Amino acid sequence: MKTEKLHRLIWMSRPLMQAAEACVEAGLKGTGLTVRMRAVLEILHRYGEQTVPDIAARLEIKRQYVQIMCNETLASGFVEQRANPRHKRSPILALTGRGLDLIEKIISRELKLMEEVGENLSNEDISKALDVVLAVTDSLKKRAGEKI
Amino acid sequence: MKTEKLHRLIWMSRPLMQAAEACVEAGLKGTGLTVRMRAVLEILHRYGEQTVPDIAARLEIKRQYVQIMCNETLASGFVEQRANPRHKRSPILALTGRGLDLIEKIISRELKLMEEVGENLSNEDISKALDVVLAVTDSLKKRAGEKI
DNA sequence: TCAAAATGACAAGTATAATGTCAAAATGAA
DNA sequence: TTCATTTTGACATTATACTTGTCATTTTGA
Repeated sequence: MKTEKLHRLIWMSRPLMQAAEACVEAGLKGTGLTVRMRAVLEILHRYGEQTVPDIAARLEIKRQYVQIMCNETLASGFVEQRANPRHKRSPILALTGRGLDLIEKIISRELKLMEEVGENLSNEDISKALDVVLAVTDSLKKRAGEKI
Repeated sequence: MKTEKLHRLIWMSRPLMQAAEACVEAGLKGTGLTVRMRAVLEILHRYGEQTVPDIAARLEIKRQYVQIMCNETLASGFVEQRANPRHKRSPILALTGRGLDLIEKIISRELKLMEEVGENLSNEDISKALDVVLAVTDSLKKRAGEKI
């Protein structure tokens, strides 16, 4: 029974993710941003200006794809290149004024959504759920790594 | 703070899903099955023999793609077609003996993994976590639907 | 100094779908 | 029974979100 619930919890990750992504996508309508452009803006907002390989490391996806995401984002004008004193070939990406305004608006809208979603849930329950999910993810990661 | 934890919980869905899928994939090595073929076998095992459109409805993905999945699975010999008295054009798919053996072996292996992963977690915690995740998913689904 | 690593750019491939269309078959209402 | 509608399999196209591989340049670090 414990096992069965754990199984259900784990496989709820897909519908949960899909629902969350649908919400993000819905919140992007009219902004001119795509989901992946938003991801770039969010990283720059949360962790500060940085290079493409830095962003790739944060997102844990290959730099070649992040390069594409970042090039698109650059083209949008919400992000700009700045000279990188540490590496001539790898400019630093930074939010422009418009980019900062936009991502802050988007994030605050998303946080408001979080508040609404959490309305009927206690802090304690959310906290416990997060702990469980973290532990399960960690455990699965280890076991997948072993087997492959 | 509650909001922030909820945010983290929601976005753990991606790494959780990826870790779970990696485990499933690792467990399929040497069986000749792909992840999507396994999905077909699992549905047939859990809900019994049924047609392609039925499977598509269960998986909540378009029948055209499920058709491809099923055709692959048919080619593998783990599933076979049976005449459908209710619809001449739409045969019923059923597990073959080999298919049944294989999916049962895979499921039992995966359940054992569930037990290991749940070792250090209480029934109650898992139960609560599942409730929270179900509630959050439901809430997000509603809100995404409204906005789009 | 020089081999190794990092980076941007580009090409190709893979997995997981959605969408559109067609023809044959099945269904259901008049 | 008929006939419009729906269902189904098959096939084609497109999209998204990646990975992998390669190349030339640049940077680094021993």
